Amino acid sequence: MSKKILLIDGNSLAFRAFYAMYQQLDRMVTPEGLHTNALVAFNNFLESIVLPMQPDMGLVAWDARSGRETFRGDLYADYKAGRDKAPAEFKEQFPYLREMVEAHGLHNYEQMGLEADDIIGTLSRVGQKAGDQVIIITGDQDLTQLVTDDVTVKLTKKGVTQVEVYTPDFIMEKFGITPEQIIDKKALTGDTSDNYPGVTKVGEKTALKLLKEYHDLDNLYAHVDEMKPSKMKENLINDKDVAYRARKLATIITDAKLEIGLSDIAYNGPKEKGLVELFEKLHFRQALNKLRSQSLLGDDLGEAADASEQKQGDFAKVSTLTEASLKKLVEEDQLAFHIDTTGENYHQADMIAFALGNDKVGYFASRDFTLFDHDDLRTIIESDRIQLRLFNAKAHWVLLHRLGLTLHGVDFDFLLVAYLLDTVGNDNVLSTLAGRFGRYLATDEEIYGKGAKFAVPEEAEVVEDHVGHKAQTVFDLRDQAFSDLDEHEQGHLYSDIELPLSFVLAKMEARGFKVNQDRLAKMGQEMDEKIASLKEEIFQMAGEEFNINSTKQLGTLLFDKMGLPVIKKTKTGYSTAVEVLEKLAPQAPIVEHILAYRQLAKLKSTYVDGLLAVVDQADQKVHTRFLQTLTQTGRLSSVDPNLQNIPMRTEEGRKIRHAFVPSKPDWLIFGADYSQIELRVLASITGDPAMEHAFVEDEDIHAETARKVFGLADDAPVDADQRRTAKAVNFGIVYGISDFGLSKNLNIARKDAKSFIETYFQEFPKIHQWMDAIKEKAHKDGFVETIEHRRRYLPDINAKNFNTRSFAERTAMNSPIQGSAADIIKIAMIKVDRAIQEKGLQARMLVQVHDELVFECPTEELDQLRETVTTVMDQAVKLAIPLKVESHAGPTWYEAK
DNA sequence: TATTTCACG
DNA sequence: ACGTACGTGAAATAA
Repeated sequence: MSKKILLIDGNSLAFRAFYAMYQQLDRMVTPEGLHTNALVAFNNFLESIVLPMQPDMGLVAWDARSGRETFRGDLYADYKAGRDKAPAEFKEQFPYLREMVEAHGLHNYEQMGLEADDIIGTLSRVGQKAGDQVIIITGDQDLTQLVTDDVTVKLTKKGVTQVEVYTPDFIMEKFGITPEQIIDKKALTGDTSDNYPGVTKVGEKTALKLLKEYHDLDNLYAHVDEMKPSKMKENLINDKDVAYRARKLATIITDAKLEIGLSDIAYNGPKEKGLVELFEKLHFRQALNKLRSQSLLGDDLGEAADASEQKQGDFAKVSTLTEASLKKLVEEDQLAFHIDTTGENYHQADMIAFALGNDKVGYFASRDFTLFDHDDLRTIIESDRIQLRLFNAKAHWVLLHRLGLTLHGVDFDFLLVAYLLDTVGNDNVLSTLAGRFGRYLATDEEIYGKGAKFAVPEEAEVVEDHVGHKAQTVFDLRDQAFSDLDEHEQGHLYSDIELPLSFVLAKMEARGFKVNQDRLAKMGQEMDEKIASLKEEIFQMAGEEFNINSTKQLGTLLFDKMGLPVIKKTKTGYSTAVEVLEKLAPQAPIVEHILAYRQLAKLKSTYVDGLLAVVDQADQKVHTRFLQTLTQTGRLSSVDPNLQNIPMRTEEGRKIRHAFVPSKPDWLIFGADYSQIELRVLASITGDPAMEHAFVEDEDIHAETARKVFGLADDAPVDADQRRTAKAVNFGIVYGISDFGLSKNLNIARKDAKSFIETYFQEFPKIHQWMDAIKEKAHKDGFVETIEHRRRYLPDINAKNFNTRSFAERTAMNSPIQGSAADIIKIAMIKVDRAIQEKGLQARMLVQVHDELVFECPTEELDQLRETVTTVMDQAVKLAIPLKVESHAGPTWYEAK
């Protein structure tokens, strides 16, 4: 029988692992002083990529010493020279990497005179001859030359947990060549990372063109004389030796004499004892917890248990759903349910398959969505009697709505719970989040592929197993997740805020916001005319044509050719951001034009073209998705399109809002927003008497702050500049003040900013105390909380690096404020939604923009809606400070603000 | 894919 | 001495 052989390029992956977590280098140090970033990433890689693969053989190949001791070093003295020497922080992790490989049940191998590539090349051919299936995992594209029908190369992209799968077809599609030609491509281009050259001036594009025409290097040189004269032809002729040397360097050995064979590298799964020992030594707390929870899940197999057996035990057999099985399922009172779709945008994605079941009757799946016409299935979805467990209730509500059903009886939304437990590292993917609880599930990418490669597998069984296992995972994780939630005192936040909110949001999304496309298109035309004339003027003034959208070309013009002073740099060159251009404007008239061009280009591309592209032609509406489990603070975010950043601050941009209109004639748009909600939250949670007083008396808070920091009398007039400064200070306080930030914002000296802050803290002492206290709490507990126990962990709070740590401290101050404000408007949304239903209003909530709610309603309902919404928002929560709501209405969103 | 810029709160 | 204001998403360019 054909076996699965896994060959891993240890060096390239370890390197990738080190740099994948390079930013966390500082944070990942054991008490003994050992850095562990590469080890953590490598462990993730082994768990997420290797473990689910369950190969029959597994080997990790390492380079023996340096490249110079291999034949390639003899062939070309500079081979791999100039490579950054591995930092000490990396080298110290090497011995443990090998131990980790062993503990995971894989074999290490290296051999003098060979590189890891050659070991892999040789073994892949051995496996191929034996009729086995070979999978190579590496970060080095060179290895793709080994690809055949039986040999697949998985190349890590971005970090170590995402891979691109190279098959002969894929290579043909991507480069238009065969795997064998990869070597000749390298021969022509050389390799900068291994520091050997190819033919002068030949890069990837040229090389591929040449190979398409001449197929290989030998044939190319056989016909080089027939090429028509060109610089390239000369280069090819001159560099012939270089090319052939490069080809030798790039060719991986496939017939090396190895001291091992396939029989020596059998894989029998991880060794629990070895893993525990290693993880304890490295202080991997999470990994240890994961191991322990797995041991509990496994059938008490004890120390002899290996992961493969446990894995099998984890998942039930998934059966194809039938009417008979539905009959049994509908009698249950607890069921997990899951639908897989072809894309993230559940408003339009196709539904692939669905599954349901529980631990008693088992798990069932189907690709036949006509089953949703069946009464039993409708009952399961729509009845309150059956408590459902899902991953992402909001998405499922919308999908089921598309099928003509209304989701009811949701008890457990694993996505919401996982997000509330810990916002950090949440990618909204079931397999990842399940991993936190020690449950390992195939990823969607493994089943469906991704990008252009996305395809639903032909075999029904593969798909049904996948969705069935998802349902099972969600079913199994409920109790553990809920008990964690209780420990965090987050039961109320989940049951009374986030879960009910998800259905309010689902309805808002499904409803959509009507867009006047003609109006938008007309605005676009006018903008295009202005853009064209601005462009012409700019070219005239510059004396040349260039791409104004290119910061690089613009920088060259302004700073190199025109010699304007460089105010700020980015990591790649000159900054041309607004703040910089505004400073340059008095010196060069062209800059004003560029600013105007930029503004218009932005409006046109993002808000005219961008918006028109996502209007659903069936109903002339945009259907955003509010991401409820993304932000670190508890706010929502909005995508496809983002309705939370429609222009407002400039009149030209604000006109875009004219295109957002009610969905019915004689209806209005109505907007209600909280005034100063974050400062009110701050006053409330710090209990500062001065600030409290200002809000209770409904004073102008920025003017009041100005009187305090400028030492004016209680009723003294405040000039515009003083108010502006005070406003900036208030903003700074909410953001977690720093003198540097304030000085930059106000364009004043840092020491002046510092003295503003000192005065502020003297005048508002309770705020000062709270800021100190919250930072201390963060240092002690590692997290901060909002008024509703929303939690944000701050992994950097004890970092050695000043900047990293300071960032975490500002976050500790800002998150409870921003997050509590988010809590409040979420509560208000649920209550408003209920009030509208109870009063039988036709009005509909459409959008939330952090401190603002937007509705549409019949004209005659406006007064009642205004009364209802403002009262409910006012009274959403009980604070020591009154909340204040302002509202506006009109025929479009433009007037409703 | 990463970086820069800019739209919002 | 260090070099950040907090939280987002989309588009364009460069690589």
